Amino acid sequence: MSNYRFQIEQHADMFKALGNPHRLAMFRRLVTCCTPGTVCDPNSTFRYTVSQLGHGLEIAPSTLSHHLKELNRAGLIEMRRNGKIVECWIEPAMLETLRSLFEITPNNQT
Amino acid sequence: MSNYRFQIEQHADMFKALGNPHRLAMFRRLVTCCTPGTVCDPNSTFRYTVSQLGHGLEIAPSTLSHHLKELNRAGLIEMRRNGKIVECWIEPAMLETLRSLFEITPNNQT
DNA sequence: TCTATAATTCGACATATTTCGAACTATAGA
DNA sequence: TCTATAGTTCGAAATATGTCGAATTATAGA
Repeated sequence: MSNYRFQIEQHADMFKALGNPHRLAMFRRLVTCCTPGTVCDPNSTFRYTVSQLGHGLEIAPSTLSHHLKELNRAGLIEMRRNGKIVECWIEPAMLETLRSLFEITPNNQT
Repeated sequence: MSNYRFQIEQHADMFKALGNPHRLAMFRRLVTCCTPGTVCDPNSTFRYTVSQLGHGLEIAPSTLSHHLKELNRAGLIEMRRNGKIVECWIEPAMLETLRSLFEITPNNQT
């Protein structure tokens, strides 16, 4: 079953989070298997610290923190403290869910 | 080349448009090849009129119009007047662009 | 031409978002 | 324990968004 209205609201919430240019830039940085000079593994994503994600965006640390919290709340990114820093990454399964919303399918909704 | 900042802002604008539950519901209705009782063609999308898209959403006509204008402005939907009604549909190429933003790739940005 | 239907524009208002600086917490290392 | 680094929380201010009703435009058909 899984309530259609609820699903729509949940997905809208994800897109709203991606609807800010700063947040989208950080998200896109995370949708990455490797960076120049690292070993590439196409089945997992790269990990960045909070301040690495904010690099180049010219926003205050408090704003940066607010945006990442928002991405995390929407279920778009994972975060875990590791000593002094906080690591951020993306779960590939979440990407597949998002891609599926842009696949043309027969319409069987209400 | 194609300015990275500009691209991000353009894409963020699309996601912002999808970030409203009413707009996402209408967009999803359009990401459809057929409805029950119609002939299915997986390579093109179904066309709806403005009021068909608003059906079931319980919003004023002015709000409906505002939302569709927003989706159109962001480049997510096409609209054309056909007599008394306005037809709305989606271009499949646009869907492919959006899907690609959720594919894991090597990072070569700034 | 008159009318009904479909959709848009405009102005107003309530609510949400983005951003910042200041103050705070967490951790590692000297 | 003290200090520096990394990140978060809080409150405030400016701006943007979602929504409506009333008025308007576009079209087809009687």
